Amino acid sequence: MTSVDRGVRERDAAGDAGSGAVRSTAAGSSAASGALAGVPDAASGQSDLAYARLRSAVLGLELRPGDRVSERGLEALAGASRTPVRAAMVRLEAQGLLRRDGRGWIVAPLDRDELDQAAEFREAVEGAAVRLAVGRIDLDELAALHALVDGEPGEPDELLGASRSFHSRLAAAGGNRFLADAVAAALARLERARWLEVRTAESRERSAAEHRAILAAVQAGEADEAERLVRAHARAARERTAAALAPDRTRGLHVT
Amino acid sequence: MTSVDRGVRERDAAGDAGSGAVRSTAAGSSAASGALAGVPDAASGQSDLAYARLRSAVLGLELRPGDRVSERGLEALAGASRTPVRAAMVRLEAQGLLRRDGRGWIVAPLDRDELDQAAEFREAVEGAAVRLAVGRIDLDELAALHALVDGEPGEPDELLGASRSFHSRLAAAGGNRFLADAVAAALARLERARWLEVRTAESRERSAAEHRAILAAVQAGEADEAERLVRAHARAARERTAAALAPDRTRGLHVT
DNA sequence: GATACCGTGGTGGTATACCAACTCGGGGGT
DNA sequence: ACCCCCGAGTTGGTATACCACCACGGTATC
Repeated sequence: MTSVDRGVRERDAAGDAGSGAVRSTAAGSSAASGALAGVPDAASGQSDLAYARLRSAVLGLELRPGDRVSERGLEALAGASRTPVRAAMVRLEAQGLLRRDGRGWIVAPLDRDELDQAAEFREAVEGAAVRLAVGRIDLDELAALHALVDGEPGEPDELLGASRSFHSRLAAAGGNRFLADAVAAALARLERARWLEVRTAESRERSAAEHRAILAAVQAGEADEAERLVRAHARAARERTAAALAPDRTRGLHVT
Repeated sequence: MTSVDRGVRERDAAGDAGSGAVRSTAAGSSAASGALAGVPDAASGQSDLAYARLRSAVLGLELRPGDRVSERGLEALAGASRTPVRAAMVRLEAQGLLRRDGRGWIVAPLDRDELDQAAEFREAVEGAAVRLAVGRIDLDELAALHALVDGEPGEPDELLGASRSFHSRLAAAGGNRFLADAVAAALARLERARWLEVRTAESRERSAAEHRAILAAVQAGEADEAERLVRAHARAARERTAAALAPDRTRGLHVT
């Protein structure tokens, strides 16, 4: 089961020594976090730092689905000691990115059935959110979304980020933060599987075209059409991703 | 503000003494906790016990919305020391029942706008979940739901529990655990406000009638009708609750 | 050679010690 | 009379010590 011990990265200030030490507390995410937009955030204390690093490691497949992880083994990766690491793990567990396995922890496995359910969930909540966004969205936000969909780049990871931003911001424009959070949570659940997707220029263009169509419908104030397009997009994205989860294309990743 | 210090209950084994000591691990709660009966209990470790007790205290308005709470002050109420209390608080924060206030903690305030959004969210996810339940639900579950709606009792707290069970189980019958969890989460968010609702026999009967109508539509396989009824029920429930949040009826509770 | 046993190392669970930052109130200054 | 300042107490944040439990591996026994 490839027990992950990852002594890889070392603690930032290894010496650090006794408890008190310097420890800057910091003002909080500050500039950096705002700039990163969709990304988890930089965060302030050791606890948020650990959370951000671990979340990033899980979503980026650096910690592979199904891997066993231990609190002490993650101290190095998280750059913090057990207490904040543990707090971060509890938060990640609530998001479904980590899971308890008996008394221990594992990185949440990729499970086809669960991914299907997450996609179904996404369809429902994003459809509802976008329906609300129609008529509520303001011109500034419309312009920002246009910039996102028109300028979608070619790099796979940039595409992932841009796509995530588009969907998150569009959902947030609905004005209901529960729906917006649910959309973000669903996207996070689906994100790891998308890394496996072979992103051909064709599928990239298809996705971008769907984004543009959705935005056009929102701008035109056509609620029914916008919701229909969003739901169709969610289903299409799931199908594209599902193909990448075919047994021979999982790149050595364990998929249930 | 009414800073909650609650020295009220004392830790189970006050003396306890040094670290090692006896401390039976396992059973945790042991005799003493079991004796407390009514208390949430049930859980295994100190951490789950603390979580259950604190969650119950928040949902039951024992800890009032807006109250400032401290980790050390909650040790007594939770029956555990800071570490498990803290873990429980992190979980409750993820559920929106606790909130950070500067460096400290407060019980999530009741906010009309937020309750409206939660109700809107509930409408979307429960509608979707029930739509899925139509055709998927099996006879045993149908029978169980019938037992719940037909026998709904008069006691306000029992009614609350029965209603919660009905909606949760119906949503779960849809087979999508994300939707089911979302419904449960939304209900939890709305639950505290329902305590303020003056539950007249009339509104009680109206709610029960709506439940029966929903179940009938589900049983009849009418997906559109079932979803429509569920959404209408969610809106109606929100309106009934909202009336109870009128400034003169909040029973001294702080509502934003 | 197979099997039962026991020690050892590692796991999460918990309690606690210590720290920096904050709050708030009293005392001394103007 | 007012205001400022400073100190005691409290808060969350963090690191760490210790526990019981468990999985694993070597060894001794049959």
